[in-house]
Amino acid sequence: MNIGDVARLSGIPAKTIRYYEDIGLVRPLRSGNGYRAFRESDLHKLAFLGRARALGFTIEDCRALLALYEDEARESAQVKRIAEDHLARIDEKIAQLRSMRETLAHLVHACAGDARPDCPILADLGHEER
Amino acid sequence: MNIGDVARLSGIPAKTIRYYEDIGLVRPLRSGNGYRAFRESDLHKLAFLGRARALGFTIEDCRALLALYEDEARESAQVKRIAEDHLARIDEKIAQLRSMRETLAHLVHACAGDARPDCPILADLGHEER
DNA sequence: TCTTGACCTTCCAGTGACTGGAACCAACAT
DNA sequence: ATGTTGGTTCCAGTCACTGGAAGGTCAAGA
Repeated sequence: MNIGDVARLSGIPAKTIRYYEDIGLVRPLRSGNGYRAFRESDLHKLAFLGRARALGFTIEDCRALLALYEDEARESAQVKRIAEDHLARIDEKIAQLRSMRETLAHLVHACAGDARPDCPILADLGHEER
Repeated sequence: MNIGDVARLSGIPAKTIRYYEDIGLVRPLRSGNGYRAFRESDLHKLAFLGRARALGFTIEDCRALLALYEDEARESAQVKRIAEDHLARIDEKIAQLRSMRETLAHLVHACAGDARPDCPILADLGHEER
């Protein structure tokens, strides 16, 4: 399979697949013409990567997960720890965004949004006592 | 005021303040010795930027907000639109993170996290029908 | 046979918003 | 005189791609 085929099948852009090869996440063979020659196993790996990335795992997490995936002697505890850490990071981010969202929503609600210059959003950012 | 003073007062790292000057967000004067000389107004701007960044506005949003802040003839509608767009982006991100969180939480919950190799997290990523 | 177009290759640069570090100059206390 | 702390510039790295240039390969049609 050429890169275009795996790109279509895995949903990962060809450019990204080349990048994944660059950083050693996949190691496709090469045909005589210099084209990358992907095996089924490469496609499978890329699909794995696509799903892991969709869950927000970092590339380094993906590398670790892929290694565990291929390690018969893994302990599920290793996998779980990676996932739990990631879950914690996600929760942190959500909390942060929610706090931003709340403040921002209040400000937006308080702003008339008309042709006059008075604006509680700017007043807050400028920290003038309203 | 030297950069260290404004850094302390605004809570923004000196490195970041230099970066903000680089991209034209602040324009401090210069003393004879080559040191940046910050006025009260520069400090005020930096504090504004710090709060806007804390709300997650992009640097370009900050630039626009700062310009509006200093524009007597602004219309609050201009400010509100920027804030509303940003709010929408935040909501999108939260939704995305929540969806990740949900999937991930299920997988983590299903994983024994012991010494055995069987792992529903990897099974899901590998897309084997469990 | 020639050409067109789709596909592939490598390499370089840019994204956003900083951050780290090297190498050096200035100010001040001891 | 020396040491510490602060300032300066400039270059490179982060993360995970993404865009684009310049060129090689292949199959189909005129």
